[in-house]
Amino acid sequence: MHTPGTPLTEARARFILLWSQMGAEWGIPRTTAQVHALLFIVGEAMSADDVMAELGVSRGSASMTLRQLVEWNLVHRVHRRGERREFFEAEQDVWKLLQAIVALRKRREIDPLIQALEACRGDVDATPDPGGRAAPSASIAASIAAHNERIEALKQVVGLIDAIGGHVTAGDGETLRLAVQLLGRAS
Amino acid sequence: MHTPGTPLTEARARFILLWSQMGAEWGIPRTTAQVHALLFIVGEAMSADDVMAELGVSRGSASMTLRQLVEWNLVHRVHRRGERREFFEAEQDVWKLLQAIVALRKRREIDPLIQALEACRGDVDATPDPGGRAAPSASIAASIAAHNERIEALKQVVGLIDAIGGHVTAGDGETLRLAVQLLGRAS
DNA sequence: ACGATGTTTCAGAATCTTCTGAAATCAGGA
DNA sequence: TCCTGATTTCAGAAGATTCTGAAACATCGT
Repeated sequence: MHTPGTPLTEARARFILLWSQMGAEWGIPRTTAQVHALLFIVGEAMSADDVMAELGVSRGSASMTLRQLVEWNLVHRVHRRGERREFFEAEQDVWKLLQAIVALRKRREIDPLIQALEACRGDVDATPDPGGRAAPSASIAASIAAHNERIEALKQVVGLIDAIGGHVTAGDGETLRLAVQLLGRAS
Repeated sequence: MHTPGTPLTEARARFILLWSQMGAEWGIPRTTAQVHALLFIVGEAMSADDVMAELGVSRGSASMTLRQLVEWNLVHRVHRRGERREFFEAEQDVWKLLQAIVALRKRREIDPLIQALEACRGDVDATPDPGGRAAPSASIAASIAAHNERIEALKQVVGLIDAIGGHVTAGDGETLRLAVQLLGRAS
């Protein structure tokens, strides 16, 4: 028989569970998502020990996870006067939250992807033809051209996503909402 | 000494590797991403056996993976007359590709998330107070209100993402590119 | 300098995900 | 109907990721 807790506690638990499930779909470790959810929904600064106790995770996990969340700008370190240990507080402005996430993924995934796509082109001049026989086959050249076009097209799409990410990162919430309205009108 | 292969083959291999790495970051199984990359970059229909041979994966993997890619609309089944076995061909229009991916994630992650966030609200009326003592504490009510505001704010952000996804899914490539220009101007 | 308190690290354990391969299933063709 | 070749399924193996816990490391106050 596990204690039901207050309605608020239960609502928090539901949210933490939901957020960790979402995180899983996004490749974010369960504990990381749980810790962020907890800090966000509680809304006030907690110590590492509080987090450990609340979620039942190990000290190591809590430490690693908090460090990462701080690194990602989703959580801020807070010092309390008269307290020696550190406290952690989740960013409460959901627009900043979105921006932090978008900026992170753009920087870590999109930008390098565009870079790497360059290296996936096939070089038409570097024909193999080890025998030295002429006519390196027009069809091979055509294949390489088609290949490069595909890479190019992909790069454009990724570039577009990058641009959207850039705008999200740049503006504030109000601007973004407005932009979406425009987007709707353009369709 | 492994054979170097033609420049085209090598460029393809680079792309397949890149795409599978990207997939990993997005929570897509390595094999799935590899198969899609292969079909996309080769540009023509292949049989399951071709895929197996080309990537060195098991029959089971190839089957499961192709089924999934077809389900996601990233790959189409192709029947050739006089051939009994099926062939598979990747969608070559990169805009359709983007739309398929966005539609998938919107349907499977964003929409349910919005739904689930509703259930994370705390009900102010359902105060615990098992002793029946009056004054269910104004501070508890305030906490619940704050909780609900946080949930609400999150819902708005997720709703915005949903809206963007909806527009991407709806329009064509040209429209989208235009919209991003507008977005840039609005910032 | 030392002890007390709080934090980080990391090797191995636990867990979860993905892949394999062979057997079951299915779909024509004779 | 039976045979043949293609496809699907799924239990267990292989592999990758994440978590734990205890030891090492800081930092501060005395």
